[in-house]
Amino acid sequence: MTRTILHVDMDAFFAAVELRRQPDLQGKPVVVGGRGDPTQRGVVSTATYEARVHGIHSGMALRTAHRLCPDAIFLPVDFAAYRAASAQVFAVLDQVSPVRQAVGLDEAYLDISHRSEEPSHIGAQLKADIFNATGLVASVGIAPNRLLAKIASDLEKPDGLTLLAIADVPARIWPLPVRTLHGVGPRTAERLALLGIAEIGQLAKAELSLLTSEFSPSHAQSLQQAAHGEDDRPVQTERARKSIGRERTFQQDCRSSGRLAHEAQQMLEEVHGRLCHSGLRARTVTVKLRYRDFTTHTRSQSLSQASDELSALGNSVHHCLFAHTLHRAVRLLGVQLSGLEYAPGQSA
DNA sequence: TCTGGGGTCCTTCGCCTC
DNA sequence: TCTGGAGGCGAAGGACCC
Repeated sequence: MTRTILHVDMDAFFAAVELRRQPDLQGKPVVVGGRGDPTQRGVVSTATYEARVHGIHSGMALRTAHRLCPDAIFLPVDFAAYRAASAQVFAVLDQVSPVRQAVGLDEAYLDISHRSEEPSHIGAQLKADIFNATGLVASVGIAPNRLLAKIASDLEKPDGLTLLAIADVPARIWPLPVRTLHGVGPRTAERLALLGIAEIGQLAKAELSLLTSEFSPSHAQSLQQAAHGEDDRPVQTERARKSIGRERTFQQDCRSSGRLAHEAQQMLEEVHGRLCHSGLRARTVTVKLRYRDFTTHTRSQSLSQASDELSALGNSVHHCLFAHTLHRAVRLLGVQLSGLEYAPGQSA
């Protein structure tokens, strides 16, 4: 049976929320990221379109963004404000369909197969409702599956409303770079380029044997299915949390094992608080270190059974931390709990 | 010189057991 | 008793996403 999936993607969401409360910044290059200080370590979370014309994009170091556009206004990330705005948006989405899957704070998939109205009408009405309720602008993509809906919402950003059918794939999707496909990142794109594949159409038409010379058979097949616009993943309304963690990049690299141990314990206590608040226990503890040269190493230890006892988890954190090489300069420390299960008497 | 923090999922490898 | 393969599982790393 044919499905109709709608993907909503808020335009420059963090920056848009900032502009909503500081309207005088409208039309100016605004960069949201880190502590809002381009002399400190941190990356761009979102930039307004006025900043993007200078080449600024998310993931870029704040210092680099500052160099590209010294006049840009840098603001710190304020998750509490974005969560509140996100709740307003999702309240509107819930009026459209109960089958909704959130992706972060600013994106969601809706299965609207059950709705009888024209999908384009539903999309246009949703955009208007979001704007009326929040003052924020969304782009919407509508397609027979999540993969194409996601691509569609991106095609005419900002303020887009795009419908895609499977029949449109050769004309509208195949000329696009492979990076457009959800799941194809820089590394995979680089490996495809080695095979002479830069566009989605080339990927779609490639011999499977060529792809399996570089990728595992399952990966090769999934890449080619994506290139043909095929995707049968359902819109998942509920997903169990798999891990809880906290990590921090030091402003100055740390060489003190004593300080690392202290920071790790503090991180564990914070993560432990969230674990208990969720009524969960964890079986596996992982400690992550990133060194000055950006190489990242993890050490993990599993308990015989899941626990929510701070002392037991703390012993594992200590064990994992000192299994690392601590004499090198450390730029990032992280503590993660996984193998989560509900404590007795608790449930989803 | 620079490269966050929250995650998920997949692959590879070594160890253990049958 | 030895050997080798299959499969499960934990550990580690990597790719990717927002």
